[in-house]
Amino acid sequence: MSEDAKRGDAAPYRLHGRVWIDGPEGTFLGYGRVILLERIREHGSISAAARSMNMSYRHAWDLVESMNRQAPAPLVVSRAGGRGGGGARLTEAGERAIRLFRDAWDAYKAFERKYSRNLRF
Amino acid sequence: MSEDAKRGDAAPYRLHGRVWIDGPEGTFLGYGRVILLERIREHGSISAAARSMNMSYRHAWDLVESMNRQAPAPLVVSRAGGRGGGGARLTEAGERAIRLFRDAWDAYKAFERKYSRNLRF
DNA sequence: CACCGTTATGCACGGGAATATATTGCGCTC
DNA sequence: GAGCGCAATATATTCCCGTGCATAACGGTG
Repeated sequence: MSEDAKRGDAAPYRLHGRVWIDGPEGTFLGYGRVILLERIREHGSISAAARSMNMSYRHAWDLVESMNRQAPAPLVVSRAGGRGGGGARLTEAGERAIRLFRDAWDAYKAFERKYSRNLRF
Repeated sequence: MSEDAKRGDAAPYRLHGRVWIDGPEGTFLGYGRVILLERIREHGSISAAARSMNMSYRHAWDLVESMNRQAPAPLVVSRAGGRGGGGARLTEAGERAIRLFRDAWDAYKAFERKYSRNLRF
């Protein structure tokens, strides 16, 4: 394809970015962390959530630990043993954390789209 | 006055992010890349620019190469040999690239500050 | 024409992050 | 009380990115 033939393509340059919500230790909430929270809510365990998104259990557990430490109240509570081996569930604070980040994410995406629209080099 | 304000603490949670301008191959301009362009303009060579920001020449060269490939016209032109061994200088397209990213960066930062201001968990 | 510092390029090495693997404890169920 | 699946934790391995090093070409200058 020639350079000229690209005229009908999407804008050659666009703005792209990532946002996080920082807490006392650094990153508190990010896109991946929030997906993880939603998967925990959906699957009822950290390990099933991690599997569902091709993430190692170790990494998922570290992330949950990091979020719980930084929040005023745990976002995820877990129990080992019992029916099904145990599990984890999202708390009300966890639900609020998801909304907090989703809102920020949506606001950022709106900014990104708006800015990309009139980006000319 | 709130308890937090009395203690002089910063807001516990704040929005934080990074932005890039993507081109045909992926990342075209980013914060580090633009600093590099400015240092090239300032020092007149890729190697001096790299040294000034503690970046390996190899990496700096790769970044310049990536930017030049993706831009309609080279942002940096260089010559080997001659007085001082050679050098590199910023083109007019390079100047425009700096402004393009700085503008996007400033707009993002404004968004970030505004959003962080009413971020409550 | 030898010297110098830079551009240009390949490749090996190292550090940090994520992944993979291994082990133990837990508590409900059968 | 044996078995199951998950939490929790330690250790080893892999992967990626940037660095570091080595080399060659270049072209003004003394």
